[in-house]
Amino acid sequence: MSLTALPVLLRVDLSDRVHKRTRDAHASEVAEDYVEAIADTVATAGVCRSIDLVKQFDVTHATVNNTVARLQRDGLVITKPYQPIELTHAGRRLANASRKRHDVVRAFLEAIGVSPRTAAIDSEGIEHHVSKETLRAMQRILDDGWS
Amino acid sequence: MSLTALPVLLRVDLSDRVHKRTRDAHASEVAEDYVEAIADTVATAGVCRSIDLVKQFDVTHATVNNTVARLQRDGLVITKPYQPIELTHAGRRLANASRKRHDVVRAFLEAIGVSPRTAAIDSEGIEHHVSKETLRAMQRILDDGWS
DNA sequence: CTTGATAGTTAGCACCGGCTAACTTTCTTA
DNA sequence: TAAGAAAGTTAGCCGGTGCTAACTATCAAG
Repeated sequence: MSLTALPVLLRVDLSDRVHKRTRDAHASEVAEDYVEAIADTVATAGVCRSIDLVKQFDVTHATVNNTVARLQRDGLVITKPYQPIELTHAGRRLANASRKRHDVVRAFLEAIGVSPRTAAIDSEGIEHHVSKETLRAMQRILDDGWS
Repeated sequence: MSLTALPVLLRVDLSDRVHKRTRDAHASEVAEDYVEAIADTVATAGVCRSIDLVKQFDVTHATVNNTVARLQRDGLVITKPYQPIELTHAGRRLANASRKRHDVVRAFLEAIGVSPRTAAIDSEGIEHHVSKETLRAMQRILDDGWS
């Protein structure tokens, strides 16, 4: 475990309460997945409703409700009963950063010969653990080739 | 989330109960980290005791106790009160596979220019999400270069 | 306008993986 | 060998992320 397990984007925020590591790490990954999905849905469908997340994550309404409530508590989304889910500034920032990392990782995996399907699957899990440095290394290779 | 989040080595075992995904996925990652650490400790120190895991993961004795109890319940380790922790066959298999993936991922990250320190950190998080196909792609590049 | 389907909420449960506190066992060493 | 330190256990707590079941709200059709 160690700091290792913390999704990179949130490491700084959590650095002052080093314990509760895994719990927080896992929570952060879920948060990143959710804001990313919310941003995507808003981009493609105009708004994001619970049902969209139910479908994307294949969990129940109740679970989405719980999770979204936590996101709201943590200042990442705003939502009122029976209303669409909107991202806050912080939520949008997190979503953009996650999306970017996700895209770089997926493109990189494809660049090293992984099939698009597998690249899509693996990149979802991997993205949460890629540091700035590793992301730069991947980006460099995407830009410049293996030179 | 989706199947994506499942550590690759255990995906098959879980495929018949597709729900409880994230919970199981997270549990599996912890299991992999523990059996890997146990195997390492046995290799270097002869036996593995709780205290070794306490130090490696920086958690309390109580937490190690709980986790090891789950590993025993799941058939990965055997341990009796006040006795060292031993891996079962299944535990050893999982540890070996995890170790191998971990090593390939770390070596690969270094090969693309990531510093050893960062490669060590990132590979710990990433390894759980690397499929056979992606692992092969990394291995191929380690063997053959970028050709 | 009512009715039924779809969407959302709430309450209550379970498991995981953290923790502290209090205890017991084992080891070391004076 | 007795005492103190180190290691291990147990009980009980919390939060996160799942679930089901039962309820309420909203929306589309007829």
